[in-house]
Amino acid sequence: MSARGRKADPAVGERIRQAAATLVLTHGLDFTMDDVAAAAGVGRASVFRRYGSKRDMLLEAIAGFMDAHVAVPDTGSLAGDLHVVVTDTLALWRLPGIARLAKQVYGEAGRDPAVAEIVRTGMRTRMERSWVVYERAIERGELSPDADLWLLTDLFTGFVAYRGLLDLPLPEPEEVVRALLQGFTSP
Amino acid sequence: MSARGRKADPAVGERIRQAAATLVLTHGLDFTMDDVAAAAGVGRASVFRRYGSKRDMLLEAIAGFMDAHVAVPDTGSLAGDLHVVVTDTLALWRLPGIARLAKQVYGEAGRDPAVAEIVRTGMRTRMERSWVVYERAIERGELSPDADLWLLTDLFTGFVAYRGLLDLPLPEPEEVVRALLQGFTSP
DNA sequence: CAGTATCAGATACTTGGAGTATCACAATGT
DNA sequence: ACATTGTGATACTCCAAGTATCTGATACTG
Repeated sequence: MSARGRKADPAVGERIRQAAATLVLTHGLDFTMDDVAAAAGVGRASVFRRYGSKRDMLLEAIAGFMDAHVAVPDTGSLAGDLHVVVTDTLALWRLPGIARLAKQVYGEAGRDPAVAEIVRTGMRTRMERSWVVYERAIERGELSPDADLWLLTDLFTGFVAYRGLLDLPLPEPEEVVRALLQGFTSP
Repeated sequence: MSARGRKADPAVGERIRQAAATLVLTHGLDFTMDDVAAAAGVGRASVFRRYGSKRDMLLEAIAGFMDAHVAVPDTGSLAGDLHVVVTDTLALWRLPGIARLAKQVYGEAGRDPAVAEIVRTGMRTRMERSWVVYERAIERGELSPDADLWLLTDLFTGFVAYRGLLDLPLPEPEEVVRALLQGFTSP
């Protein structure tokens, strides 16, 4: 029951992965499996040997993209830290390649539960990496210990995703931070 | 140059529209044009005579769905009014049919700029219908006259869309209203 | 080494749905 | 009467995903 026969060439797999990632970035999801094989300089059959379907391939590619950097600032105040996080996120969405990718992925999440699952856990993981920001804020007394941190982060994330998805203009970071921290009622 | 020949049967067009709307609600976008013709009890050719493509048909159907009711409460306080709006929206998303539809539509918006345009203007129109709520709040001094109302509404709308799209649990209305009005900083 | 299982690449096939073309027939204008 | 256009039915083209098969390459097993 050991592995007989020719071994799968790791280089082939790697080139397919690269090609898939590149194509997703440049063409969204609108490319054929022949495109992938051609871009990877590989036989079409080899692609389907790694991935049972185009969807499987996309799932892996998308999951790969969820592993980007997350800022974990420490400016000394919640407002300052939040400003950094917000600024970073807005900057990401202003990059055309990222914006297109994000739109496509959120789009796919709307119709494919598996994609939704990937995005959901991916975003949760990303957010938890910057969790320390809020813990420090709680220690400083800027946030209530029983504040709903998921609500805080999702309000912001959802807002940006919504505006980005619909091609609505993104605001300045200061405005967002103020809204999140002070709310809208006149002081 | 006058209209010769047989006239287009308005009943046929109407049945196609109905069938399309029903199918979108029950099956998202995953149905064939034959399904539409069958559901409408109509020839397949007649469907393509009205709509040059499935996409065109969907565009019209989606635009139709954007014309749903909007609550315009007048409880006497911004918190009260906002509570009604938030509760209504959350209730909509808790209906399985609406949630599926909304996910599909937001999803399609991510890949088809025409759909994004429809959703964008549709949502803007919906929101403007309840604008009076915020005007009253400004008159009462609950909102600053130069508050960014689009930021306020989009924070909420985007949040709900984000949670809905990713199948994350929706919170209680009270929590959302408090976050929007008071913000997250400890009093 | 011989045998054989498996991968790589190429190519042809199957399948499903969108969009097109054509038919006979019905309805409405000139 | 006749031309023109809608209607339903049917058959076709086109495209991309997925499947099947073939030849040759590679690596394990005895």
